[in-house]
Amino acid sequence: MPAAEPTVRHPSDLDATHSRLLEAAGVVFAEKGYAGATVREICQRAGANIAAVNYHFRDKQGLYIEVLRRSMLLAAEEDRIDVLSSVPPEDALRRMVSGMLRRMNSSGEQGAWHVRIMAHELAQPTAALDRVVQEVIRPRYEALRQIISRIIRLPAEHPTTRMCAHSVIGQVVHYAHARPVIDRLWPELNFDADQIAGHIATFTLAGLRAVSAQSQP
Amino acid sequence: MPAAEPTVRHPSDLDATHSRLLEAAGVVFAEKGYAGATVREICQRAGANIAAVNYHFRDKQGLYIEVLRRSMLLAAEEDRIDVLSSVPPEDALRRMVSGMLRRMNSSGEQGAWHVRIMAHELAQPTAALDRVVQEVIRPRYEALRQIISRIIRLPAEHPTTRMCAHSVIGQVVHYAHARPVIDRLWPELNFDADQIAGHIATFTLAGLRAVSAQSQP
DNA sequence: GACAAGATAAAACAGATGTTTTAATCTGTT
DNA sequence: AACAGATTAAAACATCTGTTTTATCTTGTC
Repeated sequence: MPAAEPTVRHPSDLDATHSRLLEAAGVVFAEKGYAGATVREICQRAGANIAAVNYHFRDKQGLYIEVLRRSMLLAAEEDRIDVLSSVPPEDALRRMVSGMLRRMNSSGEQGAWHVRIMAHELAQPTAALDRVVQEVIRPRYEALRQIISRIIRLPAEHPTTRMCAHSVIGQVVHYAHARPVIDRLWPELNFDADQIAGHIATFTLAGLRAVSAQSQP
Repeated sequence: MPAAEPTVRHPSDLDATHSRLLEAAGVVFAEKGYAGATVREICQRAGANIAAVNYHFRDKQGLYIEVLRRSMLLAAEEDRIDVLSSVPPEDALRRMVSGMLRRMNSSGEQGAWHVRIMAHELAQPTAALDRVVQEVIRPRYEALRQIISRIIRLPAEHPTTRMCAHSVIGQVVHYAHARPVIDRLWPELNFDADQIAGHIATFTLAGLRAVSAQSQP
């Protein structure tokens, strides 16, 4: 009789079928997307039987949701959001840009797999996107807006503040999302996170000053 | 005996099966991606028989490639690239940003469908991406770099120039690619292309001046 | 009207996919 | 050792997929 809900596992059985399935599913889902991925490929890559995905997770979608949930927790663990009122907002911004860029592009050989899954979610949102936005993206969005708010001296809810936040995020995520295009347009680029982060930071800080000056002359 | 290659059609039979298939395929591919889309749904939406896609286009992939080719031509028709050495580069940049933003987000109710197809291509590139990059993206990328080059007084091939171009493109396409997330983070946003374009332009011009000053003090 | 080529329609095909069933195996407990 | 529950394995299932086949219909031409 299969368990309706997978049992809580100890850290000892990290290579158990359950965990191997999650790991393999992350790779395959990131590469092929939800529709393109097949449970057979996932199971083969995990060295598990076809029925395993149905036994450990209800079905293919159950596995996908769990993969997404784990990738969220992973991303949330990797960085601590610190608005840190003590440190100058310019430095906080620099640190945040650098962290985002490094996290999105370093781990793994061609972009972190949770970023690639996110790209699929953006192309064709599933029900899981709501949770991802609420639990991992929104807190960071609000933290960024607070930092920017202190720099340009406008409320965090002001449309200008929001557009500035989008300008920052857009610059950063572009290197992750548009990677296939960038690789074709600029093959010589050997990704240097520090260099790019530096560019985005000075570019952005100047932009913020200009927007601030325009809004309150 | 089916024609190996579809016959050249007059503008009169615009509602012929051939055209209706292309139109329906554009919508479905944009929504579901290549793997997620089914020829049955496309044919049903086009009011055509299942065998039609095989008769008019070799197979599913043939239809997809043709859809992509048309969307490229469409996008290429909509804007004329003018580096226009006569007009000040700042104005050229403003015009380019505004054009990109409008083109990506206005036509259609929730983002142009060729942008959504592009999102799928970025998430899971197919062989067709190479052509799209070469024929429609690269020319615009180079034009943008030339404009920026004149503003920051650095060669168009300089890494700094390229990163600046990425900063501009990143800001613009973010409003198209991350739309599902933005809608959830900022539901009150009623997309005003002019306002956003204005913000990106002033933000960017300030950033460019800062980068320029830093590179040649 | 007759003919031929183009276009559509209905049905069937082979293969793949997610899922289920049934039996075998492992693991810890008494 | 024996039992019970958890886990794996193999096979089969029903469905959906892209594609092909075959026949029917339309259209323009002589």
